[in-house]
Amino acid sequence: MHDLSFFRTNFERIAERLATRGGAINLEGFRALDSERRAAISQAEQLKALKNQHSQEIGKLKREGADTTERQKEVRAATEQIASLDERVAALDAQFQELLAGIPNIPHESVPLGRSAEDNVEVRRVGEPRTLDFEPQAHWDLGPALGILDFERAGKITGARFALYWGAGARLERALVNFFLDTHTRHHGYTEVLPPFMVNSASLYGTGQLPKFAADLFKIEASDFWLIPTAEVPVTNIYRDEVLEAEQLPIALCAYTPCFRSEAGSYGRDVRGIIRQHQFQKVEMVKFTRPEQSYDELDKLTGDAEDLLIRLGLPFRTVVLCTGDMGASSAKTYDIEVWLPGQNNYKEISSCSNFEAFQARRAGIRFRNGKKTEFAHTLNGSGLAVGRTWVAIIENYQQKDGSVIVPEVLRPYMNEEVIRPERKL
RNA sequence: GGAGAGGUGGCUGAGUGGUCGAAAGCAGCGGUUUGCUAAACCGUCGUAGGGGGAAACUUCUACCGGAGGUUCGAAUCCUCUCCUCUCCGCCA
Repeated sequence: MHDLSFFRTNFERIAERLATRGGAINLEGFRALDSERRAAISQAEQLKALKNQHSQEIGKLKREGADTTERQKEVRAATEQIASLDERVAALDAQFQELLAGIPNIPHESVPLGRSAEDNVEVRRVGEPRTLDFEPQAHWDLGPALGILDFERAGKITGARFALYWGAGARLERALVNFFLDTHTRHHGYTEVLPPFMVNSASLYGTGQLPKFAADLFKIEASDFWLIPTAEVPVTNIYRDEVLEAEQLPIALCAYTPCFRSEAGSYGRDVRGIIRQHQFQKVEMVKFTRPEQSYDELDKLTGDAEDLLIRLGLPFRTVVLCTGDMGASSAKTYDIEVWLPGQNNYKEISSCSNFEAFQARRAGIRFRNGKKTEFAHTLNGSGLAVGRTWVAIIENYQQKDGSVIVPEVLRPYMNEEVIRPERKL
């Protein structure tokens, strides 16, 4: 959500910047609708002022014992007129809000111009993919073979795009969660939170999933509760409609949650394995900062996600998304992509974004800056997607005999050095 | 699930139909005093939107959990709803 007056006064410049995102952005209608709306507001408010004035006079007259029947009739008539004007304002306002809500964030000046993922720019590459003297297997073969991953049973219990983890597979997932949270809280300065896994629609509106992306979400029937698609939603909304003190910032939080996504429209993509599931686990980092510090904090946050991969010994590269590939709310996004031998490619495992004040404005997250309150900047990033890290470990640490070496840093959490075939149950 | 109490500005908290955008206190901001700090004192101090103004500012409108309603007029009355607290029941 943009700041209205800023939008008005910087119209041309903003339109130019937004054009770099590609896609049709209806800015032509903006001005016409804006002035129409303002005229309607003005008209309604003039009438209201008159009405208020008359009501006050009636009060005065009544106390003096005068008869006010005529005047009351007049005001009553005005009330009807006001009601119809208000209706018109509301209709225009809704139209206006819809237009405004559909306008994406302005890309930061450092974001490369481009149309699609192909124009993203690699900023660094860390670690070398291991050279294997055998044909690497994909996790969807390795997992079931080891008896740690079960798609048939998950399909029976729930349906497609769900997984059942067994034995060491389940423990590996849990070990990763603990390793991530411990590293963030002990080494990266985050405070751990455990939020609700369901949120109301106001929260989803605050972070921008609603109203546009309802189709991507699961809703609980006969309620206003939705399953969270990411911890970003409950954690960012912790401070919704609050005023923070400047000294509190930056605030850095991390949270483990399952995430639920309908994956509508992704039919045929990543159908094999656990890369794209309706439910997956994730540790998310969320920051609230002052405007002038948000880009430093974005770099740190991205580094915190990368640090996990470094500690795990997983090769990755980091790309900065181009203007055409960024999410609508983001001003700048880094994607971290981990090497997957089974697919012979890098695959997104974390997405770290600075939303500047775009979410904060929607969610009313402010801080006191001297005399004034100002919108904070919000940031978030995966640290990391647990399921995809699980895949990366299984595939990168696989051995010729199908067993998987447990990375050093996970051994205290796993209590074993090698994952070998489980007894079939 | 049943019974009751309550939701007011950044915070605490008064206000039961008319001049209440809302007392008072705290915090904040500006100042006086002061060797420094603290205290004291004076002043100032809500948010959003519309109009006017280069600006300081000014004027109007809306907002006392949310949505409706009654009334010439609602923080105040009515209905629904959400949330918090207390007690009972149930439950991991």
